[in-house]
Amino acid sequence: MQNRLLASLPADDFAHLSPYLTTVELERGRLLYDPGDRIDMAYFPHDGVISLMTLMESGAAIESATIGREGALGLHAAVTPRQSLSRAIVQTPVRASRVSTSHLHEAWQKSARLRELVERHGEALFGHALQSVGCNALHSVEARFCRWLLTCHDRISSDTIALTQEFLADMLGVQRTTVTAVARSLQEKGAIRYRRGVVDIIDRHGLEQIACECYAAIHRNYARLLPAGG
Amino acid sequence: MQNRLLASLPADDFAHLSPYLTTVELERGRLLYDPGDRIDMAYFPHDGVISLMTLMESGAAIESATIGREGALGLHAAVTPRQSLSRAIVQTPVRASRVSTSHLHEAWQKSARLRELVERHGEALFGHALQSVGCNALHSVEARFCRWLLTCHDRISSDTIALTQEFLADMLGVQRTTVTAVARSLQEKGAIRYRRGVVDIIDRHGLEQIACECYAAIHRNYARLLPAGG
DNA sequence: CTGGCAATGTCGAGTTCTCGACAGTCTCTG
DNA sequence: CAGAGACTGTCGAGAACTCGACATTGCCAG
Repeated sequence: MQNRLLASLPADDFAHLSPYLTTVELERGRLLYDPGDRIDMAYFPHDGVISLMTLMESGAAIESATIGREGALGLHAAVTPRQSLSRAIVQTPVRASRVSTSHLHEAWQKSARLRELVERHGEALFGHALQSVGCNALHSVEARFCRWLLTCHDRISSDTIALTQEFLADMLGVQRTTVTAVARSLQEKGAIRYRRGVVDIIDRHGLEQIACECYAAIHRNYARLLPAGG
Repeated sequence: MQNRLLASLPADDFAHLSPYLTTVELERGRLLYDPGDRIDMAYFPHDGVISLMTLMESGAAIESATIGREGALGLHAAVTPRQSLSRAIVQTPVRASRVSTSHLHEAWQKSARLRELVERHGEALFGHALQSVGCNALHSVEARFCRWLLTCHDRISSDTIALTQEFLADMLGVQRTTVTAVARSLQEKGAIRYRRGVVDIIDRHGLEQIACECYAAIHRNYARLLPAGG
């Protein structure tokens, strides 16, 4: 059980949920929700990253928050039925525990601890989105690139991240050519190494230097609101 | 009672809150919360606009959502004590009903209708922030300028908005010189007229044409989740 | 009614990113 | 093992915005 939220639940509270949890493996690129979709399942990732993306009419999409083992997708639907506001897409292969929102709702009614967790998680996710607003408006592509890598690195158990520049360009809301330029610059600085569809984190500390404050800010916010985990 | 949330509460539910409501007038520029501040009061605006701004270490700030008569500031603190995640600042003079979060919490415990309202409002505000993420990353300053004016226009009872270009530059996260250029362009198109510290909305429909889809998207989201009001 | 301040106008060099195009290279599949 | 498709490298013109500087104008207080 690597998901921080599930791991933090006392046994009694967890028991309300555990009979209905199923473990699923989600391949990269898998679309979980689109805006307007009814949220019928919640996912607690143990490993990997799910991106929340804001969709524009033009078809452009941009990442507004991410979900990994520190959180859950669709958790707020525990309170009341919900439509998704954004696109939720699997970014790096995810192993997750899944539960239907109806079962989740039942557990939510029974467990005060779970209710508190839902609250805090919602707040942390909101904070994540708020920080993204500022970051996208004010910070350079290079800084955002580094922030993205760090956030991803935190949520998988490897220094190697599988992703294409094209994909990353979408996440960051910029042209692929810009990503190419930034990636090379970072490689020259020795912070990463990359090849076709793969990025290796070489110098995590270096990335932290280049990344904007937003990485730390989001991190602090999660730490304040949610179980730290190990 | 022009605040949509309060107006939508049935008399019984409203009665849990009304003894503790105080009407306040908030002057422009008034700082209500900074990040980390304990939220001890909730504000239900009847008129005017409050901005939520994400603060960066550099001192730069950028608007991530706005609150007017369709919503409330600090409403989520009804559930449990909260720290503010952003700066909340009065953008145009506000008349609001204010209540302490402790009294709000008591009403929240008693009224299912209020609990639902808090939920829905949180969701709408989250949607607002998500849309802002994309808008700041992908859309032109001119489109965002128009969106801002329209959002503001919806929430006050006048075609005249008091604001300086400097202030607006902060909201949009761009240089003042850029705002000056855009303002003149819009004036030449006949959409607005402006003078020292004042913008008049001349052609609202024209502004809607220039504004990005984000205006409509946020509007739809509020309409779906919250009482429409008249 | 005047001095001071706040707000706006304007300029220009510089940077970042866009947008389209095309060539090269890796990898998977049949 | 060959072909197709996906991914990356590179180029260049142009647009958008930054950043600093300074001039001008409106407005308010004394």
